[in-house]
Amino acid sequence: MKHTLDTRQRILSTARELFHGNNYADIGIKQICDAANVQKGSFYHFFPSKRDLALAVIDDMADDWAHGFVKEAFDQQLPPMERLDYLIDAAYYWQKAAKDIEGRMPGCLFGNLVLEVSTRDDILRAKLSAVFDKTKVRFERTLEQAVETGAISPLDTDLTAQAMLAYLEGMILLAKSRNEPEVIQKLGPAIKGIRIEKMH
Amino acid sequence: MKHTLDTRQRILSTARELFHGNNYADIGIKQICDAANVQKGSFYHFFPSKRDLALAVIDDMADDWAHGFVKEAFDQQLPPMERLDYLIDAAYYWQKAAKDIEGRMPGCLFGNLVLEVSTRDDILRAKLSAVFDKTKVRFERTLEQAVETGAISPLDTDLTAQAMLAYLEGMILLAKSRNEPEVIQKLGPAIKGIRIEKMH
DNA sequence: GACTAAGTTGACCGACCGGTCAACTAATTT
DNA sequence: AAATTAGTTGACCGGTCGGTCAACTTAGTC
Repeated sequence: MKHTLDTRQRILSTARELFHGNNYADIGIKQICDAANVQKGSFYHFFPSKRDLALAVIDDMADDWAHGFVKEAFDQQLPPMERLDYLIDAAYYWQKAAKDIEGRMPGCLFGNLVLEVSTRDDILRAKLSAVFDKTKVRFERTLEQAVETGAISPLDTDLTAQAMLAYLEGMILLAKSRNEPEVIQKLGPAIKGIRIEKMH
Repeated sequence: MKHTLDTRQRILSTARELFHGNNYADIGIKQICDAANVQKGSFYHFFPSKRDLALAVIDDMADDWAHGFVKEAFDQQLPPMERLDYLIDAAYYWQKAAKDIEGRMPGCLFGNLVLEVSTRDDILRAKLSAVFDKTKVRFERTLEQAVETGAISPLDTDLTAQAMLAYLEGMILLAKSRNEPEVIQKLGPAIKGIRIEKMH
């Protein structure tokens, strides 16, 4: 009663910020609770374990992501291939803004988590893999439309979409290693040139 | 005395294996010591802190890497662009072998570390950034030769080399998220098609 | 064989970790 | 107003963390 949803949501968004800006292992439940103004017992009332929190955070972020800049970036009004420019732009400005505030580039929450946890927690790994797959599908739909409208010649939309997603994550990783969001700006445009031909 | 170098090297290579197969935060000094058959005091005789160990491990790995499959992959005897195929192949078989033994893909030690530590340890971040830069230079030299021999038309070798490295890391990340080294095989060949034109 | 320096040992430290729990408060149902 | 349920509190648990330290062994030097 009182403000149940409030508390749960407060834990969720606080954890998301902390996980994104730092790394999973370093953020303790105590720290999340303090930052969210919640007592430890309350935390465990809503989330059975830290891992369950992580799963919820991933869902939360994936939702916001799909309805937020990814939606804009894959705006159906735009010519298909131009959407990719918007995506790159959105990624750059997001990282830039975060760096201006916190002093360092957080990178992609999903990418960060994947490399950190997937060797020791197969459930988290699978969840993150599913998020990537959903993102891949958005790339794929865009490519399909680009082929339909004649903007690009036919290719393997599945593999090319995977390759573009890989390139996006790789750019963010490289940019994070230098703490320079500009890397995304410089390397980004090449994403449109990635092609994998259909096998016959 | 006795076998100094032995002990230090044993710590180093044990830590490298553990860091690569798991993640940095989860591997404790006690665990490294047990696996290397070394006492904790001895550990701190050689390494002032866990971070110093990490720095040494990165150096160690970067050396082996440069003299190992990276050297082969960038074999001067091969036509420049063919070297990239070797690189992809080497990456695939390495991950495949690791998965067959351990049951899971470890990914790239440098990539793993970058995403995990670079938001909280600027020294480690800078070190890893330097390793990436060295690797980038190898790509760049290859591209320069490819242009010279006429295998590809002129382009921005610096940016294209960065883009290829990003793509490589991104593929490994995506493959790790699915625990499927085959992703590298499927997406790999597209690395040769990545191009960033020179700005005029 | 005395002296020095390098390397080794394992007990120990305070801090913090994820997680538990019994007692409590407040809103809803009947 | 009694009973039920949802949410909250904070002390507490065993275990592990990175790191310290004084005592010890070993090897090389004169």
